[in-house]
Amino acid sequence: MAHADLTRDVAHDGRPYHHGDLSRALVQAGRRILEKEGPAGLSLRAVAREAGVSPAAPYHHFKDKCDLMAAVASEGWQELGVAVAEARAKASDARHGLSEIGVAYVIFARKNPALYRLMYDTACDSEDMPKHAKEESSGWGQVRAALIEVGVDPENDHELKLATIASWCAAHGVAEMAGFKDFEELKAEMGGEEAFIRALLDHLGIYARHVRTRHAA
Amino acid sequence: MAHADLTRDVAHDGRPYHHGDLSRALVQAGRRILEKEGPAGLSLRAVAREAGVSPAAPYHHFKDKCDLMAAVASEGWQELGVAVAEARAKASDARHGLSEIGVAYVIFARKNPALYRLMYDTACDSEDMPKHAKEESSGWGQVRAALIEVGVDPENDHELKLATIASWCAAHGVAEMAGFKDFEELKAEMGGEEAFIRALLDHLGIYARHVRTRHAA
DNA sequence: CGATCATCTGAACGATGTCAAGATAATCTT
DNA sequence: AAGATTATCTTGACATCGTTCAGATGATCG
Repeated sequence: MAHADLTRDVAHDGRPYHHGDLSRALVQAGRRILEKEGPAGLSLRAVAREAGVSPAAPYHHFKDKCDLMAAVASEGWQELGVAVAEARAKASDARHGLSEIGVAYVIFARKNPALYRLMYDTACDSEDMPKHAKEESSGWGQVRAALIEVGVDPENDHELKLATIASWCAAHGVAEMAGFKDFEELKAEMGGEEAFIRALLDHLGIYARHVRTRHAA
Repeated sequence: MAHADLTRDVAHDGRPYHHGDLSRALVQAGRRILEKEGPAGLSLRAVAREAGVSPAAPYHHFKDKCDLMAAVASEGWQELGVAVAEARAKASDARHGLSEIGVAYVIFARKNPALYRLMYDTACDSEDMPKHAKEESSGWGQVRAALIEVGVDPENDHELKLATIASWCAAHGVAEMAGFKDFEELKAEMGGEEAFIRALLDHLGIYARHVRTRHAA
């Protein structure tokens, strides 16, 4: 049974209860449903059903439906964080590191569209950036570090902050836009979605330079 | 009564029925609720209540809840279109026209956050860009025209399309990111949200140039 | 072993999206 | 102008949802 497996590796701080570790099981069930049924099918009751417990059981681990969703989202932000870190580590130089972060971000969002949407919705509802996104180890810190490596003055906090936010805006924008079917043809022409994504992220820089150059002339 | 008013100005193609023009009334009620209660309070029944009809009445005008929401969203896209057009018209030269489009887009989204969210969600659900966004008169067409004015080769469809999409990504990213409370302090330092928005949109170009310049050196 | 406490179940409440059947009023036909 | 037709709205019902509360169940600790 799944019980045993779960009870096993959860010796973290003394919580091998009834079910084993329901809170973790619920979060996993949530992700499973999210992948299979999309955001529409993600109800508290469905999650409880999938985890094999009564509809009221989750309330002993999460105060709300939103609270559960936030937990699922949080897991998502953590995974995004490692995906980004891996991509940066693989890059050959600083400049590529920065752009690989963007690509990894967008690809993660595109591979888990429902999860990414949930992640963002949760962040918006709390009117705060997701806390996992702000930790040094994940997205925010990675971008910050990459920007410094690439030449942004670490002393100029104003500038550094703006550059980080702007990078994030670009990645988020591309992440949500890249899914539209209208672009399928264009993607095919370019040899796949990743090329499309790279071109867009790149363009978000180039195009403005183009404009400025022309204006300066 | 509101009935009479509505029945009056709806002589467009012969539909002064029972209520007057319920479909329009429902869409307006939807927007009112959206502003007042946020997206959470936007239920079919609440909309019907606000419009003064039974919960089943909307089904004679919209096949679904989603269908009604799509109608509300559609109205939003149209308004965004005129806001963008006005901004472009006011700009002194082509380059400013392009950036004013971006600013107008983001400001609209920030002034109607719930509506903008609904607009985007509806678009994502249909897996297609909203049709109103694609029409020549609105967002897409405006950006396209502005890009051509600014120097992008209209013959190079590939490039033009990419540039348009990229602009859109930037605007969307900034629109959704600018609302986080984490940035409040930074906004204040910069003298308000609009300055913050302008800086971000601008940065989305500058920063990449910065990187490229450094790399080329 | 018994008490205590966290955990889960069962049943219930109000609200929601949706549908079918019937009432009502506008439109069309003759 | 009267009857038939069609579109519009209401009523009532159903399944599902989020949430709560009283009680059952099992673990933990004395």
